[in-house]
Formats: sequence, structure tokens, C-alpha cells
Amino acid sequence: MAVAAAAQASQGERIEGGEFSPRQREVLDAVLALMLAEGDSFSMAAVASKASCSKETLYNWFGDRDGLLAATVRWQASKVRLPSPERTDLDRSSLEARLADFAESWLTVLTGEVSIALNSLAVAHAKSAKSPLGKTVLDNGRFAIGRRMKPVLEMAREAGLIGFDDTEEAFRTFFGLVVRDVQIRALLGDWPLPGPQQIRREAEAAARQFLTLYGVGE
Amino acid sequence: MAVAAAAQASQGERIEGGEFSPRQREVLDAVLALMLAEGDSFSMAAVASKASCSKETLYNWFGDRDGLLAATVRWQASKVRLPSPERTDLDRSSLEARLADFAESWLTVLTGEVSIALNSLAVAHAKSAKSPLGKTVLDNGRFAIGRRMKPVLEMAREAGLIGFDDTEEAFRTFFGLVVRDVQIRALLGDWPLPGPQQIRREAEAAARQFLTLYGVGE
DNA sequence: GCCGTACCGTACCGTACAGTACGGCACTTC
DNA sequence: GAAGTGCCGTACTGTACGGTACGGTACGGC
Repeated sequence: MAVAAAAQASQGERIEGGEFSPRQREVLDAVLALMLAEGDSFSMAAVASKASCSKETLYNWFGDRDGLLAATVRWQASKVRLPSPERTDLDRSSLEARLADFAESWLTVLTGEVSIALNSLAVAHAKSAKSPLGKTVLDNGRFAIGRRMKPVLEMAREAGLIGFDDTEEAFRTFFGLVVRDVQIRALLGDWPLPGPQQIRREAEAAARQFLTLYGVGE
Repeated sequence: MAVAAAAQASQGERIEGGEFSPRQREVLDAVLALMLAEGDSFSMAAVASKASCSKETLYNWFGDRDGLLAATVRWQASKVRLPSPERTDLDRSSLEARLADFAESWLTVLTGEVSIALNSLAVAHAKSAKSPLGKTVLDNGRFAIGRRMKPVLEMAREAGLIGFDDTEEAFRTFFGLVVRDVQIRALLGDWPLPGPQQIRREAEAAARQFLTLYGVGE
């Protein structure tokens, strides 16, 4: 029963704040592997088999299939740690480099198998709400990168390098310049995806264009 | 049997080049309605019931469920007709207006229920290839708008208003400036979507920014 | 040594749904 | 008006899968 998921989780090993026991992590990694291979169409039996655990344990730990999926998304999210931007002095060229690095790492994540699989799954489940996979993915993708970027943008503004009124708007523009049509094409299966060199080139172009739009002085 | 879909379709009313009989269109509209309401999780029985036809007819016409989905996507695609840009003289402000109009209509389509439902469906089915829904959606979305835009961009370049080497790259940048995070947020269920005024504002901003990046002279 | 607990493996249940079969009706063709 | 055809409605089949139940084992506490 879905509503009992949270309660169920309280027996056995506990699920809290995205923390899972080592054994549970093994299970979730198995789910991840199945998701990469088969998308959304794997069965609970397949998970149990792959993880060498019983279905009953799956249901005890995660409540139901949606709970398992949600836990998997949270587990993967907890694995990805974007580098926190330390506070340093910025000039125009170091800012551009910083932006390009952000763009590069973001494009790299975005075009990764795991990211594509997770986003596809979340999109597919967005309709039948029930579990907010979409929200979780968004929080750990689009919004996470936003939280990292904004301090950099505001630092650069304080340093008089760029100008904008609304940090959110400025970030959304940067986002657009970086991602362009890459994500939607990846999600719709339009191979091949850009490789590392291509990504580096696009990232640098995006940083340059962003500074053209928002740079001041010079 | 999936491989027999094309052959099956040759009996009864014919499916060719995206052309469907009136009765078939009724059926496909019913599918569309169900898709808006339930995403991917409607049954063939539900389609038959909603369209007042028999399941046997569905299978005779469309082969299997995937065939029905593919036909629905093609049918919807054939309904959307982007305005063809007539060849006119352009100056800087009429170009900006034209770009803004493109951006506006594109954002409007993108945030529409039908577009979101179709894209979600195609994303969900992209993994289990079998039927190239993703390709069809891409061809009638991202690439269709590209085909419409490029002549405008090249016209403007000939008129000496903007400069670029690679039309495709220029268009992809425009795409990014227009779409930004709107589509991915829409697909992941991050309501509310921007309304008409908001879209108009974002479209104008995108056109302005594009001209800042690519405009020459002035 | 005994008990409780956590877990594995497997068998089981109910249901939903893709796909098929078939009887009957309306309509066309000769 | 007989034969053929296209389609509707419905009943049927097979199966896959979510979720549950239960017996058996390993282990830690007392």
C-alpha cells in the first residue's frame, strides 16, 4: 500500500534524509543498473533477482514500486556532488573560465547515461503525480546548478564585471545558452550526443556569449 | 505482431503519408484526448470505448499499440502548421519583431498541453526504440522550427543585419535563448507554466539578446 | 540453549491489459 | 435478394506483473 510507504520504512533499516544502509545502497545501485538497461520497464522481481534480495524486503524497505523509484532518484542525487564555488577574486577572464567550467560540467552531466535515464523516468511519471519524481530531479538538476551559479553571478556583479537586475533571469539565460537543444534531443534519443571536445567548445562559446550579453565596461 | 503493422494497415482504409480517413481521424483524436488526460497509461479498450469502435478495428488499422501511438503522433504533427515566412524586406526592427514572433509562437506551442503530452510520451518510449516516436516528435518540433527559422536568418544575413558562419549554430543559440529552462520544467511537471504575457516578454527578450549577439553595425 | 528479528527464496493471488475470435448489423454490389 | 465487406460490441485467452504469504536460515541478545 502506497500510503504506508513511509511507515513501512521505519521498520528494519531506516530511510531518512536520503541516508541508506550499505545493503540498501546495493539494492538501489541494482535498480539504477536496470534503469540504464531497460528504462522504466523492469519488474520488481527483476530488481530482487539482480540485487539478490527478496521482493518482501523491497516492499518492507521502500513501500511500493514508486517508493523504490523515488529512493533510487534520491540515492543517485546524493551521489552527485557539484563542486562548491569557493569565494575568490574575479577578473573578466577568470570569470569567463569559471562560467565555461560550470557549463562544461553541466553539459557533461546532462549527456550522461544516468542523467538521461533518470530524467526520462521522471518525465514519464510526471503525469501520474503520486510521487514527485519530477520535483526531485528538478531540485537536483536545474535548481541545484542554479543555486551554485547564482553566488558566482552576484560575486561578479559586485566586482563590476557584469550587470543585471534579476539573478534568476540572468541564470536562466545562461542556462539556455549552455543547454540549447542538447537535453531535449538527448531525451528524445537523437544520437549521437556531443563528445567531450564538442562539449568543451560549446561551453566556452556559451560563457563568451553570456559575457557579451551581460558584461559591462571594457 | 508489431512487424506486421505496416502490412496490416494496407487492408481496410489506407494509411499513407500521414493521411487518414475521417473515421480514423476521429479515432486518433480520441487517443489524443486520452493521452492528455492519462499520459501513457490508457488501454486499447479505453480507446475503443472512447472512439466507439471495436478493438479489432484498432488492430486492423494500426497493427498494435505502438502503431496507434505512432499514427497519433503523425496525425497531431500534420495538424500543426507553422506559418511559412514570406520573403520580405527586412530592417533591424522588423527582423527583431519577426524573431520575437517566432519565439512567441514556439514558446506557446511548447507549453501547450498537447505538446507536453506528446513529448512526454516520446521521451518515455525513446528507450524501447521499436517505434521512432522520438524522431517524429523531434522532426516536427525542434527541426521543423529550425527549417522555418533558417531562411529568415540567412535573409537577414544577406541584408547585412546579422553575421554568422554556421546557420545551424546560430539557430541553436536562438533556440537556447528562447526555450531556456521552460521545456524541461514543463516536462518535469514544474507548474505553473508561463502565461501569454510572460511568454511575450520572454520572446521579445530572446529576440533582443539574439540581435545583441549576432547583430552587425549599428 | 532459546527466542526474536531480519532477511532470502519461492510460491501464490488478483488483476489489468494486449491481442484474438466471433456473432451480428448495415451497407454496397451485382 | 444473395453474397460480400467493413465495422461494432463483446466475450475470451494468455500472460506479465504488483503485491502478499510463508517456510527456512543466520545471527545477536539473554
